[in-house]
Amino acid sequence: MVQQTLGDIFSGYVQKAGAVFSNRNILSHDHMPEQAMHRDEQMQHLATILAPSIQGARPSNVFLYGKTGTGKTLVARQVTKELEKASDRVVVLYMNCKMKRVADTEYRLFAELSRELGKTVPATGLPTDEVYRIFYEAIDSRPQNVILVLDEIDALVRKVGDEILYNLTRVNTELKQARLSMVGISNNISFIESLDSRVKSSLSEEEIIFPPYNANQLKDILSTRAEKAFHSGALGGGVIEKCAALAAQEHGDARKALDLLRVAGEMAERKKEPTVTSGFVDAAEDKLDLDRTTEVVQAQPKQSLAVLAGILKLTDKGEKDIQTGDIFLEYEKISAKCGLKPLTQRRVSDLIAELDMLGIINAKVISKGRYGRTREIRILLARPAVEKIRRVLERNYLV
DNA sequence: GTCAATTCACATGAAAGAGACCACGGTCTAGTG
DNA sequence: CTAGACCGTGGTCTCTTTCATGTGAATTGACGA
Repeated sequence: MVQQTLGDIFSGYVQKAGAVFSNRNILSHDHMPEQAMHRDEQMQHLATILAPSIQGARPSNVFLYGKTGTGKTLVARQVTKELEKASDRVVVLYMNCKMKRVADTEYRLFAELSRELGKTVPATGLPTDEVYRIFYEAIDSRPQNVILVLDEIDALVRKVGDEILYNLTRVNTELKQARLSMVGISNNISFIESLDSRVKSSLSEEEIIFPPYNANQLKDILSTRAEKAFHSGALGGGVIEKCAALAAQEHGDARKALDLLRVAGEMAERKKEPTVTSGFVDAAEDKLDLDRTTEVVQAQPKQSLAVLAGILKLTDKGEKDIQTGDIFLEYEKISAKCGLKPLTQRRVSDLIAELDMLGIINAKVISKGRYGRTREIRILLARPAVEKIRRVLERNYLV
């Protein structure tokens, strides 16, 4: 009986899946198209910089920057892939530093890199310099040019500090037969300025800037992908234009444009509509916002949620100018009620700062003169998002 | 009225501790021939 | 004799506490016009 219905659902889904999409994966983040559109200049630039590695010379370190979804990763991956094909002396290590549990610490980064080079390294337990040595030997085991691509390099520096980059830039002086060069990718332009000057000069021997896509370019990109992803005629008029325009408003983020298009398609499919209309794009935009916040909130540890619950409670009371101290008092009550070990104010202050970073709340440091210095905290989100958060908190018995 | 000193309520930094996790090597134990 | 269980040691990682220092404008109080 149940199996029957489940079967129906699935088979219905299989049929429906063909209704709008012909290949949904084309629109996903990890899909790498063969051609990066409107990025020829950057590709050529990067290729010329890295080309000497084919002849065994060490290419300059390069720093790529531009906002999210401007094709940095795509260009870097494509160029390095071709490079690897062109010469067997070139080895490319790609590392996304934002991936949790991969590059949180110096140890993990080197362990992961060594693994990529075919060494086995335990997840913990070894002294850090031991891992460093393993990595070093792995590189120097044969004459080769190792190109290390560090994506989201700012995340790495934030967690580990810039000493690691300094060490990496200096590796060459100790290598006997191999060469190491780095490609740093960051979407934070001011990041490079915050680095130690020694690191700064050696890391950004060359720089390539990725300007945001404009609405027309986004439209091209979307059209090309949509052609393969959707059935012909499944997209209503103006849908692509709308996605492109919305994403262009948000610093020309191609990733966002693709998300919009994909989600709009999914929604149409679920509603069993044969065509995606621009109304679905609006709905998709709302949904993307909402999904992001709930996802972020859900991933928070319980203590952080308790702090958030305190903020929510004070907001419900209609209090304006909520301060760190108020939240701490409220938090203490909540944690006592839930049998949570209360943290110190120092820690709570950090948790508040983290919630601010995540964009869930807005915490501005203000000085109230004689009445001290504190954070003024507000909830940023629209009503539906707040309700979703409340549900997450309820599930954790915090409301 | 002007101006420097004071003061508040935290923010922010640095260092260090606790507890969890993991690898590794040594020792013990049970099973096998 | 050997494989596997078990334990202690030494290392990292994350979260947290403790202690110390910093901060910026309202307020205060001295001073001079």
